[in-house]
Amino acid sequence: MKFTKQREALAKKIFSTRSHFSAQDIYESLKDRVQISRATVYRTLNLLVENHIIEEHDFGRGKKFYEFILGLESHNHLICLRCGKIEEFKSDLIEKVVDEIARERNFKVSRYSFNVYGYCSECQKELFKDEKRK
Amino acid sequence: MKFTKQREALAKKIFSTRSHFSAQDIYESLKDRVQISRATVYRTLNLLVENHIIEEHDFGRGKKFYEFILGLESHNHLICLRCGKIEEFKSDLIEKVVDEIARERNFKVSRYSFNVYGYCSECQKELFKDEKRK
DNA sequence: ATTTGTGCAAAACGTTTGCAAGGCG
DNA sequence: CGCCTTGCAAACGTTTTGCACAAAT
Repeated sequence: MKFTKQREALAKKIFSTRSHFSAQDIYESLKDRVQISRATVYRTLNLLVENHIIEEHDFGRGKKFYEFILGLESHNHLICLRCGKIEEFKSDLIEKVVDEIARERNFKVSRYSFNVYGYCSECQKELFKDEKRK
Repeated sequence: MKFTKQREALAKKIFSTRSHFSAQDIYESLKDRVQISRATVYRTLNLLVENHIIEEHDFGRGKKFYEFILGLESHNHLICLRCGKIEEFKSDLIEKVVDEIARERNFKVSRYSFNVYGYCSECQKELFKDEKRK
């Protein structure tokens, strides 16, 4: 495993980003500072996913989102359908549900995703305003 | 909203299919019996999703899966990473977790998806065999 | 007659890949 | 030096779209 400038730049970026990002986000934010191609971004992200350094999510928006997870607690997501904001939340109950269903069905769990889609508090206000305007 | 042979065929197919299917699955199963194009399949599936007759899922396999939901209870999914089988399960606890987090965060929930990825009981056996072969 | 839906082909989109060239160990 | 990584461009698979034609109301 070689340590290239591309990998260095990508790693720095990812370690310093707390939020969720797409391959394109990473490419955009690096391309002016380092010589890097989309192909390298995709390849490196896949490597990081395989090594459980980042996690891949599908929020139903036609592209993958990634999130740094190394050493962090697992959590679930609230996705706003209007502004796209992603909030996180934890729930011990969810873990229990997963364990229980795994036992019941004799299913060996690798991972799970729990995504709640709807409208964040700010966007609810905006939607209400829109409603009045009509 | 017009009632065409294409829509009739597609509706019949969907009403009689209990499992999860992709746009391609539908197209394949209809194309020899009715004159229909991929474009129409996609357009019609999107219409049905908008009208809450079917539900769209992303199981992280690079394409969308659909499922008939009209009048059916909502449920969650176990997805086998080896054979692709999709099992369903219900959980009242999940509903409670969703309600609770929605209240806490003042989030207006439209829908949620809870997917558990791993290996079904049959595939666990196969994996065990593979292991011994090595 | 007036919509609305359809088929076709092309385009869009995110992602992967083959290959030759470059750079790390 | 050898092998791994890179960039480029092409290929990929799925889904969307523009447009002219067809069909339902």
